[in-house]
Amino acid sequence: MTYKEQLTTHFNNISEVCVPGLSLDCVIFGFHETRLNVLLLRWKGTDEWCLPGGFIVKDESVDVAAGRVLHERTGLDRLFLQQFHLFGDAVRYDREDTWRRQKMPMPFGSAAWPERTISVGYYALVDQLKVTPMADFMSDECSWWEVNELPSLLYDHKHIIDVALRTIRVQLSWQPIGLNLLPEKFTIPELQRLYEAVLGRPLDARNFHKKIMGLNILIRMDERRTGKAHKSPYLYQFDQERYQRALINGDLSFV
Amino acid sequence: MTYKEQLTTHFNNISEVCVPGLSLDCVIFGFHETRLNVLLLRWKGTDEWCLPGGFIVKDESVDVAAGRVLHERTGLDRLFLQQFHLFGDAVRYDREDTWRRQKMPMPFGSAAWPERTISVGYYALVDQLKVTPMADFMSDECSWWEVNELPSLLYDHKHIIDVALRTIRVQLSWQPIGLNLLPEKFTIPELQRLYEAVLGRPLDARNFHKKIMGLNILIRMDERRTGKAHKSPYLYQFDQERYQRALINGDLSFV
DNA sequence: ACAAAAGTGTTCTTTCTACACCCATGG
DNA sequence: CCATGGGTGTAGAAAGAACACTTTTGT
Repeated sequence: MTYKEQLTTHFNNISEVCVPGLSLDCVIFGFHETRLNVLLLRWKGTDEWCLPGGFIVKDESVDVAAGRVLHERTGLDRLFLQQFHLFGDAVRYDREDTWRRQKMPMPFGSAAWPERTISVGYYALVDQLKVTPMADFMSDECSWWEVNELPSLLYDHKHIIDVALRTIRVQLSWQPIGLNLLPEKFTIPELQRLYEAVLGRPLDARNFHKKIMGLNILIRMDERRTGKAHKSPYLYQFDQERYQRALINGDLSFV
Repeated sequence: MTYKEQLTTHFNNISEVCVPGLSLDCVIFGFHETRLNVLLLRWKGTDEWCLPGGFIVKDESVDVAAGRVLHERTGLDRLFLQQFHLFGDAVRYDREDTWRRQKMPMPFGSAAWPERTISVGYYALVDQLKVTPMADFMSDECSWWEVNELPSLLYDHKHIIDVALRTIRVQLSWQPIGLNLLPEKFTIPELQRLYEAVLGRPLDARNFHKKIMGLNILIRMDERRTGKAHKSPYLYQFDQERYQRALINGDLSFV
């Protein structure tokens, strides 16, 4: 079976078993060193990138579909995953241009499939080191890109990433969602670098320390992170139980 | 043409010209005296109520479709209208039960129309006095209901209203969206009552005055509101221009 | 021993909260 | 003239912002 036949079979199948005209796109944020990254796929045989996405099976919850897409690309389960916007403009992007850049575009031929596609955006926050990015059969490569240095993107995916970024910046001020982007054990300076990456501005170390500890959801371990030059920082863990309690009480604001 | 035939024709038409399987529901908030209200329709021949909703024409932007629905029910244009959530659970409500209560449910017969419907929620904030609620041919009545005293609702519309309410409560803390719920000229106590209705708790008059005036987006008129007993309060107007500027700068938080 | 990051407190400023009295109006 | 809601300021508490030096570690 040639690649083109494979693609056609795949989309015929989607047309049949999925909700027509509705797709979902996942903006998967990862964090490494001081950089906030997004997971992207390179469209087969091109230098064009796009967000991991998928379709919703006819009797499947949209949230479940998003979890499925995420699992397929990252191998991770039970991720922090949140719907953030429906992209429903009549003309979301220049279709001719996108098809040209894709070389082999998605072959939706079915009459049941509408001309235009509406898309739900989800964002996920993951610990980048736990992820082995996996390309699908429509892409040659799956990798992390710094949010400030994105490659050429297909569709309206640049716009979708912008909206997702704006969303997590606001969210970060209300709840410490950033904790999902770090490994189980982390240091305060690592957490601070994460906040700085998401918010896009430097923070004062002393004030940061006070505020984040004031939330009462971090526990200091006896261990320290060694191996690097300089003073070794303490490791902390996230207190899931207290976090849940604080979420309900609503006292997790961080500005 | 009997009502049943009319209904069938209508839904045949929708199946043909609209995006299949996707609907939209509008939570239209109005404010009057001290009460925050929602506009509801009474399903023809029943005592069951539901949100005004509609479908998206195949080449229509979802935002435009929401504006259209809103215009049809309220006669208003250029409303404050915002998408807030996609309701995409595989089972959103007990269908058998809803059909029974509806007596004559929406007759989607077409093969192109999926079994389950996904719905986008929009909320609108309107000046209740500018609105003449209009029922459509599927409903006997269109009227305002206090958010704390809702009647029996069809589908998952109670849940949709709850999510909308939670959303505007959060939004209100970040931008003075409440101004859309009042007439052009209003008094500070009226505005305070609106905030109290949305937030669901009393506010201190002096602190409220300070904070709201601190935003620098209200202009005091020379007129006062007379006609009622007691001291006549000043009228204020909303400074659109400064509001736009403040929105961009992000200094409109109100907690 | 040196360079570089970690850790830690205090002061000042701003914002938030609580609280009470006189005034104007229509009835 | 009375009842009722409108209008206004201040003091104390809490939270936010600015700021510098010592400690630790690997090289």
